[in-house]
Amino acid sequence: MQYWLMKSEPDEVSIDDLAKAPKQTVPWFGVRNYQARNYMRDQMQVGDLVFFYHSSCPEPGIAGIAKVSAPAHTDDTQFDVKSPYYDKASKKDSPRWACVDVKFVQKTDLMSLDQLREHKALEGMIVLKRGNRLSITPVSAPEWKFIAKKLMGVDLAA
DNA sequence: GCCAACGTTGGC
DNA sequence: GCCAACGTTGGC
Repeated sequence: MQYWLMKSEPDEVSIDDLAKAPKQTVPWFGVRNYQARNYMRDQMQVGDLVFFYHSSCPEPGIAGIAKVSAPAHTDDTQFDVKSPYYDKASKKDSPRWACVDVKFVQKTDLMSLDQLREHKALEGMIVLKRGNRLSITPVSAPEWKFIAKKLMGVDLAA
């Protein structure tokens, strides 16, 4: 069981879109970076928990929680000529790109990038590192617990 | 829309 | 296998 942070552009798939999706589940299509693909293909397991992060938007930050609901499988968009994720170099008999399925768990108050940066406990987070562009990054158990506690709200903890 | 950072491509 | 050029990411 591991923890992850997955970036999505809310214009494409937001936490609300995930909540409204059939079975509240979407395939995490469109990853075209080998390291991120390898995380999905080699390390992610069903049941792993995910911070759903909104990127490239007015308020970047963690917007909710999801979980991995299916192991890595072929990303169909690589063969779709009309998709922005089409990859003409990918062969049907040896697909280059894979993705897991992700299922909605809950929406949370946004924990913004600025807020994430405020906490010493989170300074090691990969997503906060200068120049980081990886769309999928592992989250340590202490980081997960720290953030989850904030997201669940001070009121509930009191 | 800018641009720093960094991954990928392709010529050699 | 080096590395310059190019393309993409993503915060601002």
